[in-house]
Amino acid sequence: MLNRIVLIGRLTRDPELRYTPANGVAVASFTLAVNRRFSSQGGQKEADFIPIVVWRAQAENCAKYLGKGSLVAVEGRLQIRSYEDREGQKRTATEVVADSVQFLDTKEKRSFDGPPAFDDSMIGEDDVPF
Amino acid sequence: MLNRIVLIGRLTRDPELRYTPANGVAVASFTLAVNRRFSSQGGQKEADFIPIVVWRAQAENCAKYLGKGSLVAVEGRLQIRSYEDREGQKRTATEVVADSVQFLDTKEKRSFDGPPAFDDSMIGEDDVPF
Amino acid sequence: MLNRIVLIGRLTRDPELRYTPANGVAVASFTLAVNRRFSSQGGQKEADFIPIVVWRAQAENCAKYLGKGSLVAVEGRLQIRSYEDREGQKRTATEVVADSVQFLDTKEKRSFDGPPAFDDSMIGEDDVPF
Amino acid sequence: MLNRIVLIGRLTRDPELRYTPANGVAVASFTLAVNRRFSSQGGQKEADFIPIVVWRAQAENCAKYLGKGSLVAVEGRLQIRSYEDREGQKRTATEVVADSVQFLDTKEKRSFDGPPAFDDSMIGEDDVPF
DNA sequence: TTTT
DNA sequence: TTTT
Repeated sequence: MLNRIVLIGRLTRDPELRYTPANGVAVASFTLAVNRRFSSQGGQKEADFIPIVVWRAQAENCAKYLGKGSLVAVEGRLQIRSYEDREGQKRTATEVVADSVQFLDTKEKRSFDGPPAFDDSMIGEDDVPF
Repeated sequence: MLNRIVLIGRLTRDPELRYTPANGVAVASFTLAVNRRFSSQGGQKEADFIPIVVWRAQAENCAKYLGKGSLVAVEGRLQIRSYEDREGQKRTATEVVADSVQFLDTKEKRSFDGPPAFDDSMIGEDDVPF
Repeated sequence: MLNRIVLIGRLTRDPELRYTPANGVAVASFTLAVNRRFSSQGGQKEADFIPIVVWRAQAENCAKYLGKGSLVAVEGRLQIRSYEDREGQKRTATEVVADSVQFLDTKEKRSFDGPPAFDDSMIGEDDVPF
Repeated sequence: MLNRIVLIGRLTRDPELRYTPANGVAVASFTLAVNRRFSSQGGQKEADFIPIVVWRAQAENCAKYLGKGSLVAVEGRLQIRSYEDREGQKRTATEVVADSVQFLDTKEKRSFDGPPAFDDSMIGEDDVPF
């Protein structure tokens, strides 16, 4: 079933890079501020603050080339997980799992140029060579 | 800034229809079960349960023509609001605000104009073979 | 750079299945009739007839389970190729290269795993009312 | 039925602005070069050149603030029209009709800031005030 | 906790 | 006819 989201916005802070304990797979996470086009009250600045998660090679590229304020386009799917907090309360965690993150400004600490090069980790399990 | 999501899934229960106290504007809400394509563990059935909100005429159509189990396509934007719960804790509410809801099955209680049946007029004269 | 399209529509005829001469890779092609929501003239039925191309395993599934009139959701990218016709004229060929094709009606000759029927396991425990 | 496309790319030349003879409605058109992520042959630079059409207030903003090379995000629908050329041959015209065009670089001849302000022409015919 |  |  279809679940596809496209966002353009700016990072509210530098990405955090971690590695899964079990397999050492890279994960980056950050929050995207996506301004709403039409604010409800004329004056007020309104934005949605959307948690993003990226895996593997892209995670490392994000950590390397993005920082607070970077403008990016994110393509992915919306994921809503449930869990219990320490008090045993049912909570829900929302995040966008990115398939791709595109860097849209160049003003940064990078000589990087466009989307990260293709590498094997980007091949899905079912992705047969041509 | 861009914030666009497209979902296909089934309602987990009948939509709820309400009206805003101030202006009497119709709002419908329901939860969409969107199955993930590739379950992480092979066997397990996995889905995201995504809260949807629809306004005005569409809200009333949803209430009228959709029920638990209905298959729909939703197009809209992801909205994340912050609020405080009764204990003064910061919480976050996620929902997709739908611009359009399309009805994808016909088995229901409706004569409504969902996906039109296929008929020959849909074949363009210009529909040349590739 | 981003190029993403999502379509819902019906096949104007049965898909055509072929194999690349060089490698024997499966390709299916068909045309999707996508009705426009708001017809310009009130009365007239209007649709876009969009050529779709699918590769590999999905191509074979499309050939097997889809036919004229089938309702599908297509996700992919818009591709515009230039070529010269027999008279040496520059032409342009438009098609959507599908990453995924989802089968949205069940009335067909298939036991295939299109949109799963709704069952209670799809209601999350955490599916708290709004 | 659903028809939604999101593109990020650069203008191949300055937009052309015209007005419909009948009603004087503004239309801008330009071509977007959208680079493909993975070139088929490693080396070759590959892009799709996608004709874009924008109406009304947005058309005038595009003409004012965009030029050859500008980076934009376009959201809209894919439209395929048929017509006969002068020789009476059936041809097909492809274009993306933009609902919104977002300006993604600032290096240009503009002090402009983000998406065009809301004005009445952006209200769809069926867009009831709240 | 929020970005330009 | 194609953009960085």
